[in-house]
Amino acid sequence: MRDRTISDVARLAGVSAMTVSRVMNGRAAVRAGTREAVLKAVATLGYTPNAAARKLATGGVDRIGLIYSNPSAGYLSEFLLGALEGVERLGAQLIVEPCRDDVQSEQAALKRLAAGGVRAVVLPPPHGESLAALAQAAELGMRVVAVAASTFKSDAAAVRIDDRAAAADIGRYLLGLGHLRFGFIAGAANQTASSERREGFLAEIGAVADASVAVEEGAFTYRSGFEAAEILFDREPELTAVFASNDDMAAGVLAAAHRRGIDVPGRLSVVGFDDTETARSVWPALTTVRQPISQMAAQAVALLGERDIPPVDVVLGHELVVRETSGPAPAA
Amino acid sequence: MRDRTISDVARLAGVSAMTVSRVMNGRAAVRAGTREAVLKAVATLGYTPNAAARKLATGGVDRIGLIYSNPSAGYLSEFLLGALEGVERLGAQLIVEPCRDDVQSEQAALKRLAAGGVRAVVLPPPHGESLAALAQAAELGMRVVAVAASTFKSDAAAVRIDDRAAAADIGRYLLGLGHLRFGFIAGAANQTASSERREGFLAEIGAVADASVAVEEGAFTYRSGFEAAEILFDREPELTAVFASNDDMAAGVLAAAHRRGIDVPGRLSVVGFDDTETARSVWPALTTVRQPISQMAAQAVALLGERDIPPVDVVLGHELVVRETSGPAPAA
DNA sequence: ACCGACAGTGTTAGCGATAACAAGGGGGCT
DNA sequence: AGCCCCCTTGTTATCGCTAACACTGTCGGT
Repeated sequence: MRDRTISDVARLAGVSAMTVSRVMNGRAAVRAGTREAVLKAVATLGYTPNAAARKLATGGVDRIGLIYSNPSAGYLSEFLLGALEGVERLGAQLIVEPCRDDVQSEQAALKRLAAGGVRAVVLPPPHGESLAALAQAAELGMRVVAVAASTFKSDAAAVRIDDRAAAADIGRYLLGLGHLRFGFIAGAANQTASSERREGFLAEIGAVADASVAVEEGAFTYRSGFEAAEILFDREPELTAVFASNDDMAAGVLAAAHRRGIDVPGRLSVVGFDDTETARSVWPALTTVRQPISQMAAQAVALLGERDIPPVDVVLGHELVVRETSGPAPAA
Repeated sequence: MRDRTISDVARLAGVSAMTVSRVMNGRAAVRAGTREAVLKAVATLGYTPNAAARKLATGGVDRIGLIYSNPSAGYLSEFLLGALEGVERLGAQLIVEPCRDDVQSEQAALKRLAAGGVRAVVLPPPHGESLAALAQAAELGMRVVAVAASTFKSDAAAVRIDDRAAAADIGRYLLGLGHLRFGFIAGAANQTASSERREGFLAEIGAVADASVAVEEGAFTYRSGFEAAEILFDREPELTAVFASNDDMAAGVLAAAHRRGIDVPGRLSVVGFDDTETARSVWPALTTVRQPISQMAAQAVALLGERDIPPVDVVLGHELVVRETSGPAPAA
């Protein structure tokens, strides 16, 4: 069965192609009866608009670029899924360019994209906060939307969640479970999200007189979480709860706890952040904060699709996901 | 800077648009001098062909579908990356449809794709081995290429690696390190790759008189690996090496070993399979077999791009990646 | 010399959709 | 009743590219 075209539908519905187009896009007035006839014809023929033709006619955005460097395991796939969905809706094309997390590599990736005719890029973390990348993109005449980056530092459009509030939610949740001795593992220093999470968590805990937090620096990797946990366990044996700034690090904490025979969540509660695949696959499953990664990516792409990108700062909602690694503080 | 069109180039090069088209596609004869002039004009203007227009004109493949269900964390992103690359090269569009790992959900996903005008699908594991999915796709008039599925069961085109040989490689490698007491954790029963890996490994070890293998069933998840390892450790304290049929399960084995204070690789060697992100992020980093996941996906998509898909069985190469979880057998 | 063959190039006509404008038809208003 | 206007719908002209065919000239063979 060949693909049906708009004229096939028009013929069957007894209207012009233009009317069908209007019905499909819903932006102009069409009499209810006509609309129904068209929709019926569409259903009958199983018509799907040809994205290529539509894009050609509207002259919309063409290719949308995406550079990425070593994100945590689950992050990328969710991000890609969202980006793909957005791109699909736009009838555009997604071009993915790998790179490393350093300025040179970032710049090279952007140049490669530009050479490929890409003039709109979505920047997942940590690239959305690289001033160098932002500048380079501007120079190449590329429109940009950053994901999970704050707009404080630049005027680029950004899509993110309220990291500070989310971290505070976790603090509140753990306090509610009776915990008082906390460990906190910070994320990579080059990302605002790291400091936001730190501040949100510390502020929440700090408000309680007899609570305390031991802080270790991490780098958003499993390994850094593991190592930070080892240090924390040595230094502060009193800990009853650890909040790691992302799931991968939380998984590392879990491994370190296992290694020492520390029962989770009996003796220690562990909380992650992101709700990536890792959070679900690890055992016990992680309590974490759900960040709508794919939705954020889709949003970012949708913004790139607009002719002129307003310098917006889109903040999406987050959600505490309680699984198996958190429980009441052990009786002292 | 607006996009340059083929006519801009033609004008600058002093030829017709058609000639530029011929140069760009390289499939018809063009005098060397003319070609150079065109290429120079292309370079000067930074011209990139408009994929939409090209696709519209050639009427090539349109949308390529991809259904997926809960693959291991790192697998999906690599797969997507490869698929994206393939799709991009084809000038087609990738439509991703999530589903669960059961027949009904699979069928529903295929139907949704079909309704969206998709008539070519790539089936990552485990869907490539679902006879029901294959039949359904055929009924919907969709062309199919399965990835990591054997062609034994169906006549669908497939792209895979030689799982048996790869597993045998691991066996040989571990034997070479002096190991004799092995643990093997099998993958999900509904995938040929599982039995292939099992057979390859067991055959290799079985050929050595004084070697033995204890087998546990797993399901390709972190948790199943963890649980299988616990059982193995209880039942066979003599083990010096465990081969888990994928990286996620190997990570579970690592966690179980940590928990019991078993030193890896000092007292126990652990080997995974796939070389996903997990293998690199876990600590210690996993020795595993590199499976060119993204290349396989790209291949599969490329096959879908051809008018008639030959019922081929493409076998790509694999590679043993030695990292930190494997070492010589401890002195008895 | 004349012819056919063929390499190179240009011309024309869409691919499927939408933008922009034109056209028809029914009110509501004076 | 006559006019204007708006609501719906149709027409036409592209969007950027390539297939198919038409055309030009050059070459070798007879």
